[in-house]
Parts: sequence; C-alpha cells; structure tokens
Amino acid sequence: MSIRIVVVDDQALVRGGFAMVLGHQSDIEVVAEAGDGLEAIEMAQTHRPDVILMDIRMPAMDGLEATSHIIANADWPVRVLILSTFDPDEYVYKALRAGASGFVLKDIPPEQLVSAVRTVAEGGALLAPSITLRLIERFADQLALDTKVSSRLERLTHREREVLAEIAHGHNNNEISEKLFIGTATVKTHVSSILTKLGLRDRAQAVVFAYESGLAEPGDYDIGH
Amino acid sequence: MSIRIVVVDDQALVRGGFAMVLGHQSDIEVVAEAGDGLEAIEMAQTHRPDVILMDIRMPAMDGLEATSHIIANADWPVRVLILSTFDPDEYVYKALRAGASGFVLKDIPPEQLVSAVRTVAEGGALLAPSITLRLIERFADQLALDTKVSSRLERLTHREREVLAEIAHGHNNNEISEKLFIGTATVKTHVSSILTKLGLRDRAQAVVFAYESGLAEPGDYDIGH
DNA sequence: TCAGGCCTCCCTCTAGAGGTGGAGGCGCCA
DNA sequence: TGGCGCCTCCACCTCTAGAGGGAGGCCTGA
Repeated sequence: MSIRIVVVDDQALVRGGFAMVLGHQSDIEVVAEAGDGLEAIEMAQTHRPDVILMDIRMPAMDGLEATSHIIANADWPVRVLILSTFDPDEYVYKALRAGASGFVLKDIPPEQLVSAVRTVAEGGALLAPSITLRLIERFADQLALDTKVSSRLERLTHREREVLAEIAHGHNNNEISEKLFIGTATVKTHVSSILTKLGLRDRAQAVVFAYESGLAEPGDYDIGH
Repeated sequence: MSIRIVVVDDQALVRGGFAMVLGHQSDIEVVAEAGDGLEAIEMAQTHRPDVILMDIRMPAMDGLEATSHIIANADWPVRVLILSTFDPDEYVYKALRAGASGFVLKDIPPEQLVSAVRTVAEGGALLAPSITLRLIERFADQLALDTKVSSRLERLTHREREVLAEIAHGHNNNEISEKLFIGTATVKTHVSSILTKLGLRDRAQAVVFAYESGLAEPGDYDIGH
C-alpha cells in the first residue's frame, strides 16, 4: 500500500519537480496537484491523500490557511508537510499551530524530501535543522530557568508549596482555606511565611514567582469567564 | 577541512560500527573513541572535536552528565549528538537542557546518521521524528491556548495592556505610576478597568491571566533575590 | 526527655487595593 | 460641530492583605 500524496505549489515547474521526484519512488503515489489553497482543499476532499506537500506562498489562499482548513475538516488521517523558501519564525509557528507535521525548506536534496514524506506518513514529525534548533533553544531556555529558580522553592515547607500553588491559581485566602480545610488565619500565616522566605512583597509577586519557577505552568485552567 | 568526531558508547561493537560508518565519509574524521562519560570528557579535552556522538546509557558517568560537563567547560565550539535506544521524554528534555544539538535513535539508517552529523556540525539541530512530534505538540498546545485566551486581551485598550504587563511583573500601583509617568490615581483607574473587562477579582488573578494569555512569558525577569 | 520544626489558630494594626462617581483634555469620525 | 472613546486625575469609602506577636499540638531526632 503506497503513500498517496497531493502536491500543492503555485509554480507549476516546482510542483512538477516535486511530483516527479516523489512519483519515482515505488512506495509513493502522487494522486493530484494543486496550484493554490482553494484547489488544495478541493483536491484533499476528492482524493483523501495520506500526505499533502504544501507550499506557503500562494495566490488566492496561502498554504497556512489551507492547512488549517484541511486539518480541521478532514475526517480521515491526513498529514501536511509544509514547504517554504525561507524560514521566518512567524510562518513556522503558524504552521505548527495549523496542525502541520513538518516544515522543510525547498533547498533540501531530493532524497531527504522523500524520507521526510515517509517520516510524516508514518506519523512522525520533521523540521528543518535550523528550525529545530530554535525550537530546542526556546525549550531549553525555559527548562534551565525552571531549575535555576526552583531551587528557591526548596526553602518552603510542603504545606507552603501547596498554599503557593493555590495562590498561583488566583485564589484568595478564604478560598484557599476552604480548599485546604484550614482556617483563614492559618492561610495568612503560610502566606506571610512564603513571602518572607522568597523575598516577595505580595501575592501578585508570588504568582509571578510560581510561573517563573515552573510551579505553575500556562495551560492549567481558566480565570474569569 | 573535515568534521572531527569523537564517538562515545560503552559497547565497543556499536562504537566501532558508528566509527566505521562515519570514517568512510570523505568529510568526516573519527579522532577518538570513548567507553564511558569520564573518558568522553578526557577525549573531548584532548582532541577538541567538532562533534561528539554520545550514547546515553553508560557506566561510571552517563551521557547526559558528560554532555553537560563538556558543553559547560568547553572553550571551543563543540556540538553533541545524543544517541539513544529508546526515546523516553525524560531523557530528551534532560539532553536538550544539557545543551545537546540533537537526539536520534540508534535504529536510523547509516546514511541518515551521516547527514545528522553534518547537520549538527553546520550548527543545525536534529531530533528523531517521534520526538519532534512531541515537541511540536507541546508547543502547538501552548500557542492554541495563547490565541484562545488572548482574544480577551483585545477588549483592553493599549494603555490598559501596558498596565497589565506591569502588573504581570509584580509591580504595585506606585511603581507602575513611576514607570509609566502617570499618577497613581490613573493607575488605579486602569487596573479597575482591566479587572472589570476581564472578569477578574484582583491583581493576583490578573497576573495569572497575563501568563495564561501569553502576554507574560516565563523567562522575562527575576523576582525577589 | 527536651529542643526544634511544622502546622494550626488567634489578636491587633496599617497600608494598599479596589469600587464608585465625577471631571477635563485630546483626537477621531460622522 | 457634536459625540465618543481614551487617557488622565481627584475624592471618598470599604475591605482584604500582610506585618507582628503569641500560643498550643504534633512529630522527629538528639
């Protein structure tokens, strides 16, 4: 069973080149080509390919928008590999958010393109080396920071860390007392102790500290409505 | 000028295999081999290679520790490519934090190992497809969240967003007034407006919102001392 | 056995936070 | 020109948060 592909690029020559390279592989079959985003969506619906090779810059509808649309509306497992001439941050992040499984530059050698397609078809993900580097750096920075500041968390007792976690959720003393089944006076004692130990002024700074130290992480819950 | 490499693995057979594959390339030269972390540090110091191919599981000192040590103390540009049999999350994150430029599984075909080494030597980064996928997912989740909540940020005026950013730094009304060159009364007006518009109760919740919405991000500065 | 740390709770006091309502100046746009 | 939104500032009021100091029960390790 071969990998079924749709190639999308507004330049027919480029499109044809990719299609030819891929079509020559015994396990890959190019089932359609498209010249812009709208056509891409149409071809995707019609042929239900395993992988879509998508250019970013295109007339009518660009590759990112088309990717979002296809991923959001597809009722079969489809994976998108983004092709770009440059690698500006903005595009990459938008592409990943759109649900792309990969982001490679057009200057890669044919055999790497082929293996990229196979990787993506198998459920993996693939980024251009320079992009991977940035992603790693972003990630590593965050981790390094976590460990640096979190050492100060060790000064706190177990109970204090619990209270700090509640503060980091935006709860007031009363809510914390109810949640931890203790009196508000006790909560105040803990809070004071936390602020003193960490050299903070008020609970707002405590929230900042919790996020900076990694005790709290974006994505846990919702505030307000 | 060829790429100078040190191969580190406790299994002589595996080490020899990698060394042979790489050594056959005209642009790659294996200058040393090491059987454990301590030896790796020694060889790195002695031969000052461009790239170190590092196994994780090793006696005496494991690859992660050795990587940390080498990266931290090297006075020349050295890059480490981690080799692992499995891909547990824990290892990957530790490796990235240690400063590794890549993380590949041992089952990759020889030609991909060679190109991985070249990529890393050129300053790029490379991860195994399955790991890249996880990294992307982690990242995409975060972004999706950002945009979801940040739509509420649009209700705020420009000035209010500035004030919110200051709140997210843990500053009190007085500090904000000094920083933005306005009166404290004005700051209070803005703060009230922010809390009302976002459905929040106090500035601690505002800090939470700032981090959850992506207006503030871990890593900006330090609180306390 | 006793000291010390942790958790619990109480009191008082003050400064800051936040709500409410009002006001003037500015720029934009119908 | 008149309205409208934004930014600026003021006064008054309420209330929570946080500081400071004290105290009892519990467990652990010297």
